[in-house]
Amino acid sequence: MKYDFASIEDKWQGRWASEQTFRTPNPGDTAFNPRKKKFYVLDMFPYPSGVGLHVGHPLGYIATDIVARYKRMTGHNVLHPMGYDAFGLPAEQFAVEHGVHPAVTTDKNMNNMTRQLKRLGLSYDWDRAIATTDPAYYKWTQWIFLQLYHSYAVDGVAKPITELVQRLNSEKLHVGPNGELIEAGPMSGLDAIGGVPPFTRRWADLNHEEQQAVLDEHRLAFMAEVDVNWCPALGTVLANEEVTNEGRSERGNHPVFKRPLKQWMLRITSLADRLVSDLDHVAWPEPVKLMQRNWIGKSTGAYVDFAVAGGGGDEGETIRVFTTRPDTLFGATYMVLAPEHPLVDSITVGEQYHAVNEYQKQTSKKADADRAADDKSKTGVFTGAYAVNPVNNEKIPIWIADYVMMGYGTGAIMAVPAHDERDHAFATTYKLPIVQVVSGSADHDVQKEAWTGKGDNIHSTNNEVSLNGLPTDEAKRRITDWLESKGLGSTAVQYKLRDWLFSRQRYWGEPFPILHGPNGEVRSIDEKDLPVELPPMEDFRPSASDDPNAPPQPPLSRAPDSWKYVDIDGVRYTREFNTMPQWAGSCWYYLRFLDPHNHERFVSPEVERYWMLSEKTSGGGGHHSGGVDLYVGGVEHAVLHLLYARFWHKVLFDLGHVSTPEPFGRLFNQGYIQAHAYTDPRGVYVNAEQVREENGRFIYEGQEVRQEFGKMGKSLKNAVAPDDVCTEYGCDTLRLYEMSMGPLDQSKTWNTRDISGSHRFLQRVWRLFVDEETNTLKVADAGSPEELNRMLHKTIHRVSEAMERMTFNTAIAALIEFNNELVKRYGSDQSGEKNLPRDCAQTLVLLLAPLAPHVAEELWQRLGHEQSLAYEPWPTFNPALLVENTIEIPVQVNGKLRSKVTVPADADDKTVESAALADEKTKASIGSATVRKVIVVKGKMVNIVAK
RNA sequence: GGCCCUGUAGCCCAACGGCAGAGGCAGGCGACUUAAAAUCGCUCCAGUGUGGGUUCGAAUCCCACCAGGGCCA
Repeated sequence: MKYDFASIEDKWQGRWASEQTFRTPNPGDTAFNPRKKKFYVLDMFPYPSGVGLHVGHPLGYIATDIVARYKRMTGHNVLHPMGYDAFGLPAEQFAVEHGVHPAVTTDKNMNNMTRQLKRLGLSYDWDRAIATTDPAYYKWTQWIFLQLYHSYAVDGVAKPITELVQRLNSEKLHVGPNGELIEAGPMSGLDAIGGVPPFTRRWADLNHEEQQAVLDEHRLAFMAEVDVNWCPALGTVLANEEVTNEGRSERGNHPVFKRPLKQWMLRITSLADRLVSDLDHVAWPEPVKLMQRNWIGKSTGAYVDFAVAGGGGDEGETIRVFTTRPDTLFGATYMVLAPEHPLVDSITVGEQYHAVNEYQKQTSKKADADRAADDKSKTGVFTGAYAVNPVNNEKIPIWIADYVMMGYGTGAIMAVPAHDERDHAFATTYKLPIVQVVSGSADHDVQKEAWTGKGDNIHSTNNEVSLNGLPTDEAKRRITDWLESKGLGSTAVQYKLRDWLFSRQRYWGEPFPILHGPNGEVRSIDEKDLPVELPPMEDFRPSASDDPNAPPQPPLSRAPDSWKYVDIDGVRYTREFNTMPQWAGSCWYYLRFLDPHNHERFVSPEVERYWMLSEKTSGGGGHHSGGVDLYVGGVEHAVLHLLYARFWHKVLFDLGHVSTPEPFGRLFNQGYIQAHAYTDPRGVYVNAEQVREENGRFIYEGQEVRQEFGKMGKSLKNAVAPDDVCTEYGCDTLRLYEMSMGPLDQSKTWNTRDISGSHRFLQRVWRLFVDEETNTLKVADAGSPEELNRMLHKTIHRVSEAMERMTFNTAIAALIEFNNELVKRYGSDQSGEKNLPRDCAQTLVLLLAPLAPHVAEELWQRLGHEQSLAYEPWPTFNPALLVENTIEIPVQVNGKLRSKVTVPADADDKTVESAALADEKTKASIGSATVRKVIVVKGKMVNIVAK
């Protein structure tokens, strides 16, 4: 019988399913073995696309499956689940375009994808499969939202909001004029004067609405009026990533407008500092950590208050700026406000009013990205007003310019053209003075170009403080201290990270567990009333409009009244009509996998502790913050998904719901599979499958096409479906081929032609074991010769090491090599004799099992085993067999290879040295030169330095 | 413009400061075959993108440049 991969793969996929081979018991289950170590290996949550998988998608899934199978064989309890991130715009858009309800299409897509994944023989515990669209799942997404809603942050740590109420009630805190919290106690002098300072109120003196307003100001989930990307044609707000540089929607190319809308926000900025510092404790690729740090964009600097002197507004007005370079304060020659800055209207003098107004209008049409671009020329308008530089009392003009944005810092800057490139460009355009206050290199002229590096301060002195001669870091400290002592400023930390816009005007997402009262008050749904289910709706489309000023009408606003209105104690509440963004469901799915059928909690604490807590979680330093042991996915999720999930996780951690500070202990980014693509003379992509190569030219339907190269996918028409490869070669071959293409973290090229190499290897293994004529096993119950035994142990060593390092390409090479040796010794035997040594045969099968599990199971069974090999112990090697008795050692003369000598493996340096010096070829190479030094690297080589 | 990753045989890739070659593809020759496919055996092929540096010794570490890919502006 030939290697019949189709029936073998069918048979074993059937057995794994019927015997529940990969069902993973939890702590508390009868089958659970608490003596085993745990290993949680996870793939990034896929979105079930309508077009199905191409061979690029399973690359990471195959890798994690190999790790999962290897870890089972090395005695771990392995958690390896899969599920679907099924809410979101693509599903909804697909549904709209096909006129089918998204629930129907996502269901269909999930079924198809499950079928495709099962066909690859992936050892998921399918009993744990989840979908974010299942009410039993999103019940807990809503529950976590309520945790955020009922929390606030103190010093970057989330706490229940009830604790805030307690502190306010017990008068440890008071409320400031703008709703801010003011610490009571000796420091504030509150008690000393026996009362509350002006503008500061006791909690008890506030009425109910005022109290709620104060709490809402501090909740981690809150509503705020913010500028959003409003796309009337799609009837929804869009994330920045969904808007093109031209200010149009990526889908459909509709115009997008900046518009203030009341939205749900999550206060991710309040945990920003820990989101940066805890990156030190996770084993992630450095580039990903860097991208997160850049995205959060922590910068340390100072606030400085500038008094307004003359202009349209009141005297005594101050403008607060944020600067990372307070050391350059003496060089501030003008000031710039963002055009949206609230003080612009009041300070602008009459004759400038029209110009300022025009400029504000123009700015509102620009995208932030455009405004921030360095290469664009700077524009701005003078307000006619002046400010006073607090360090030297000089009057400096106040301008507005679109390169300053309201969203960052305070929306106002002090401009130091001598030491900031953008200020320099602006100053040059408008002929504003450029004053150098930090010494640059000798030949540097700040009139021509800004000096942004460090240096010693110059021209920086007033009657009370001098920075002259101080290096930059010291100058920063000195001036900030002075500002603080004068009440003119303070040290400050700013983040580029903004709070997370968390609502969407769409149907296909999680409803908020929120009610709105008749007077605008917000009320959360009781936990016992969760989930708030999506109402079934015939017309789920967003309401589109051509009018940019039309109010947003989320689809849920058209839901039946029975869903829209809720009566509680005689009051009629209206449900929140927005839904959550797609990120919500993927923020915590890795926790639900731990305990997917739990109806009482989102995850049982005992189960969570077992799977998430790593041995070294509590050990100081290093890379062990616990969490998922191996998380594999594309680098495209480096920032958003991983940042959002870390934020949710930290809040759950602070509130005591999970036991680790980080969700993902180790992250691995797999590379992409790229493929050749072809364009016709018009530049249109043609179906790559039908392109033929003739004499170095590429022909499609008779005409020559151009070969290009890119990420595999629909748009380049170069996708290859895994189903086709499975049909032709089997999934064991596909798995082997994808893993032998190269290192997992690098991008590589798909080449259908190369698949046959992997397939031939499996055929050779098969023929080594099974006589194709008689269908009998060719294995002998005899030991292997010593030389072969050494190779066997070396192979175990090589494959084991490759498994640990996830360099599966080299594991496969080692197995091919070993198999080639076995074929050479025993394969060509035509007599049908049984002579393949059993230990070699069994070990080869076990080593191959994680990579090509179906053929391995089949051969294991033919070797006489009744049980699946999934939990067989991984082969071990004898280190003594890895070293040879005698070894050949290369001899270098002055670093160049000249000869080789054979010595006993355990020879000491002296022996090796004299053997090398005695060698004829070595002598000839040295010639008449004097030997100065001999370097012996034990077991590796000899280098003779001669002159 | 800044940062990150990658450049090894015709192609995909090994080599963790110590003999440049593990494996695969393609090519060539041969065996088997009426023939072909499949299979088996043998075989050809580079001095590591370029230029410096560190070192007894560099594909490997450092610097600059070039090319390709990515992230951020």
